[in-house]
Amino acid sequence: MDRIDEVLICKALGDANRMEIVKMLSDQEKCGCKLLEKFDITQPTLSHHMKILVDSGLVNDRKEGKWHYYSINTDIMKEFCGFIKTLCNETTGKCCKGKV
Amino acid sequence: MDRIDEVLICKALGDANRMEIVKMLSDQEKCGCKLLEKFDITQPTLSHHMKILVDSGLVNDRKEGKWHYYSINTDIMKEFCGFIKTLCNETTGKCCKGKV
DNA sequence: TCTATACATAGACAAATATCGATGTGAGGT
DNA sequence: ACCTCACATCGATATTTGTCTATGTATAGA
Repeated sequence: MDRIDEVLICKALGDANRMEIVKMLSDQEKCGCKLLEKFDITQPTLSHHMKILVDSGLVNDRKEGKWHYYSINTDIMKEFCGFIKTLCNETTGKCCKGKV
Repeated sequence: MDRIDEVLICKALGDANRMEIVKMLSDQEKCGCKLLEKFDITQPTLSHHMKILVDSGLVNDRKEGKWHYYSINTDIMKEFCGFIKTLCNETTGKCCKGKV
């Protein structure tokens, strides 16, 4: 079953521009050209970053006419969130204030 | 206030060896030489990885005699966990099954 | 059919990174 | 004092990565 690749996801989030993109998408779905406006990078560079984000599974790519609409893949993000939670299990406390 | 650097943390976790180290530490505190046994890398390489993990804030370094005991910094990991949760907020559902 | 827009691909390049061997340091033990 | 063990530091190097320019592709509108 297609489990998430945690390392790939962390690599995807391990770049300041891509992190910012994900933060923007967590607010709302956005098209590529709209994202491009917010960054001081060229279109091919954005395209490169979006490919990495989509390949990691974190981001969905929905095509509509000329535009590509990007959004957070919530299921994957939830799985990743759950994984991070498992990393802070210790005897003196639990992540998420006791609720696992 | 010393907020976490999410990108730095993701970079730290964006390497297969370091991810494995963190998984091992999430189980229990371990010393460097014990960690070294489990990987096919040299001691300087492990030292390099541990520095990155400690610098990110995710891992504590406790010195005792000749040994360095590494462990998860649970507060930082919890903060990071909370941050990831904010990334999967969307209208049709919340991360952590509705409990934030 | 021509043009403009949105995005992808190819190739190049500089910077960052993961790794190594060699060596330094500090703490115990004999 | 010497040796050993655990770990850090210092270059060196090969690979990965972020970025660019140039160009290709697909869609929509005139």
